[in-house]
Amino acid sequence: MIAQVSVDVAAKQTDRVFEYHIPQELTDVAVGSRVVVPFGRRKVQGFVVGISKTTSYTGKLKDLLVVVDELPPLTPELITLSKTLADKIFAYRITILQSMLPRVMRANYRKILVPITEEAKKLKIFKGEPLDLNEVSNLNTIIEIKKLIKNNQAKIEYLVENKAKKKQIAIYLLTKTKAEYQQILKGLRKTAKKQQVLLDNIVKNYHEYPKLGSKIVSELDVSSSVLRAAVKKGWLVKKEQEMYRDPLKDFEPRKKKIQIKLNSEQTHALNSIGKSIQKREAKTFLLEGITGSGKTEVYLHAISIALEQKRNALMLVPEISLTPQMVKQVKERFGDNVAVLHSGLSEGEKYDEWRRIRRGEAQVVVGARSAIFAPLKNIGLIVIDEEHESSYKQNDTPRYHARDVALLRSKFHKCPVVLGSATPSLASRARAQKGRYELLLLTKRANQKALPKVDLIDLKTVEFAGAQFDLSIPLVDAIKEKIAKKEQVILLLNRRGFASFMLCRNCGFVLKCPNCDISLTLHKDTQQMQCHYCGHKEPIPRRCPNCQSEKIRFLGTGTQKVQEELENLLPEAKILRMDVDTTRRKGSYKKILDSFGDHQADILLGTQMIAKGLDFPNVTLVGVINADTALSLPDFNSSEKTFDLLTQVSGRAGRAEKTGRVMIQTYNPDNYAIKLAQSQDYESFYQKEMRVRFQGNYPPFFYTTLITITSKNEQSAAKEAFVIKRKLMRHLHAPTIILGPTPSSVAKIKNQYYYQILVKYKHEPKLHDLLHQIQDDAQLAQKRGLNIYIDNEPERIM
DNA sequence: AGCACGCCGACT
DNA sequence: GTCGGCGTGCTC
Repeated sequence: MIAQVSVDVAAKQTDRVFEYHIPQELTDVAVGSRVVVPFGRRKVQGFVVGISKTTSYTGKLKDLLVVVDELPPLTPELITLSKTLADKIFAYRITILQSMLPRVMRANYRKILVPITEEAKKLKIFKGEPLDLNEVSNLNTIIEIKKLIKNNQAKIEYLVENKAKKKQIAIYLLTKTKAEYQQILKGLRKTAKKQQVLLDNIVKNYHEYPKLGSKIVSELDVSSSVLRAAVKKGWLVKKEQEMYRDPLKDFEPRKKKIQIKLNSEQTHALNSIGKSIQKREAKTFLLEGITGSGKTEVYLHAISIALEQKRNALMLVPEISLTPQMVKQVKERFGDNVAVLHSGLSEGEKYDEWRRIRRGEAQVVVGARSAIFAPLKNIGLIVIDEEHESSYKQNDTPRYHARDVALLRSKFHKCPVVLGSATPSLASRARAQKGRYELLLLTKRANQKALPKVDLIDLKTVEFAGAQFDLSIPLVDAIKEKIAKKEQVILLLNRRGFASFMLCRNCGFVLKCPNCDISLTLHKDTQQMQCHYCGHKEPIPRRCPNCQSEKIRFLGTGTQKVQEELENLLPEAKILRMDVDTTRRKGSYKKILDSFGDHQADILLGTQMIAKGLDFPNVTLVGVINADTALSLPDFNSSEKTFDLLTQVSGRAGRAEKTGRVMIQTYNPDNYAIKLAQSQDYESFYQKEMRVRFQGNYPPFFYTTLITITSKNEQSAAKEAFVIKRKLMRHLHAPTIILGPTPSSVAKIKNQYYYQILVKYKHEPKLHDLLHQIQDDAQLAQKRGLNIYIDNEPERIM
């Protein structure tokens, strides 16, 4: 038998199958197996994407070397999906196969030098072990190695290693009868106090064994050496048992059957989805419901229906660690049947959760973007919550959109997809309008609460509190009032750091990152100027680096500065700041939210990570410090992003009995995105924005593809971009629009210059092949230091 | 992507 | 005559 293998070499020339003979002893290999194969002189990991009896290859086939896992990690469905998706998004198939699995399953490659002769084994460089060639840099050693190889005294070996470690726990089993242990206890030396404790416990609690090693150690206060001694003497037997790391052990699943009654709208939505599950339809629903209308409750009921049908359910949420509350709800409803996958877990935890899914031990999977590849079988329902979120699109290769993958999987499993949002993406909403998706509306707030009152504060005319121009008097007064009433406040500012740039008032110099075309941000906590693109850091200047003048100012505002201002203006208030800088450590996110939930602070000040999904009943005021930051971006969807963000963050106010209030500070109070966010009028926004998109020839009226060309040399990037543009122009015709090439809005990042071309088209059958050609050429261009990226339906085109 | 092969100039 | 620089081509 012959295996078709996709090898772990991400390059255009190797982006195809290589065939291998399956040796007799590896008959357990199947489509989806992870294997190690000889590839040229090396060994590489690969995935079996097909098995056949014959081959058209005329050369001699090599044998598969190893089948890595007992159970093939990928299902045939996912293998097929990898091919479809690779073609669609211009990625290598192997890149997609790799991203379907937890990172720890990626191979580790090593090259070692193994001594052959006895004489060589004694050499200093080996120290009794093979030499790791990746760690050799010394010139003399390299010369010595070459000599050894030439004289046949040593050889190079290629290793493929598995990084994944299964967590093992030790269990201790008894070997004797109770009476025998009593005998041993009697004969024990008087000084062996701890052994006595252990034996005592065995005799008294005989039935409690076998027992966890860690439990024995903690309960009896003995050290592990006592256990080791006991094993040595034959009293106990140690057994290693594989254990799953449980990321949710902190949650106590109540598993109470809290059947929340659905209102008529919810019931109608649920019935439609339920019918579709039962009829096994690959149908897409757009569940559009205002904040607080109980979308989650509909999801959970729908998942129950899928489970009743003995089918499984997949639910995506935007970067799950952001919504621990959501995970908790699902976990409470479905208990141990739930597996979670998101970036907040350690690599090991992710691997364990993934294995539970693969083995069929979880019926419900909740996760962020990459969870769309969960190896779940027999899917009866896919839910994508907050479907408009841009985080569902991966920003680097493979540039897939989880929504597109969901639609592919739904076709395979013949199950419905539910896209839920208060502010659907224009693309999805337009499809619903056309009838390609079924629109389900939830217009009533489930708790019958009125929507919060939203005020716009015009920063052009308002007076500011304090010396800085960040916090207006009305906003500060409102905060004071809420704090006096022991209520809580959430403040949103979409910029971290203290001041976003340094300006010299003498010569106009702005301090920029040496590697990127962006100004450096002042960070007060670390006392450094930082680049938010590449992480470059340098000391805060005292004089202008250009003209040595001392008249330098730090302008623009960030979360750190606003925190300082708040501390000055409201010395009695306790403030928690939440941004990338304060949440870098694992678990710090949850810690901040928990302490805010316990009312250990009055104000939660943060970047957009606080806008989503948080549910704090005591929050009655939400303040947006500057609504214009996103609007000023030169992107076709910046209005949509602004509207979404403002609507989302407004929804954080007044979640329980207390009525909420929202205050939005802006320099553009007449902008339609901001005005319509104030009235929380999605429908009008949709109509208005569709007209804008129509006039600008933007999605959803046009499809878009973005080609980005980068190089360390600005001229060669620009030149290559023009070559590509000419190529496109030769083959594509109106109404297709080719924009650019233009330098990106941040023209240089990490010393790479960025040029881009945007193709907008309605129907362009040649484009797909043309882009694949461009991708082929990119392989050659790479040798000249050029990188070319193709992004199908980009989320950002700056 | 690696790795080898092969061609060419530079050095023992 | 041998070493090592880089361009070219292949990997079942």
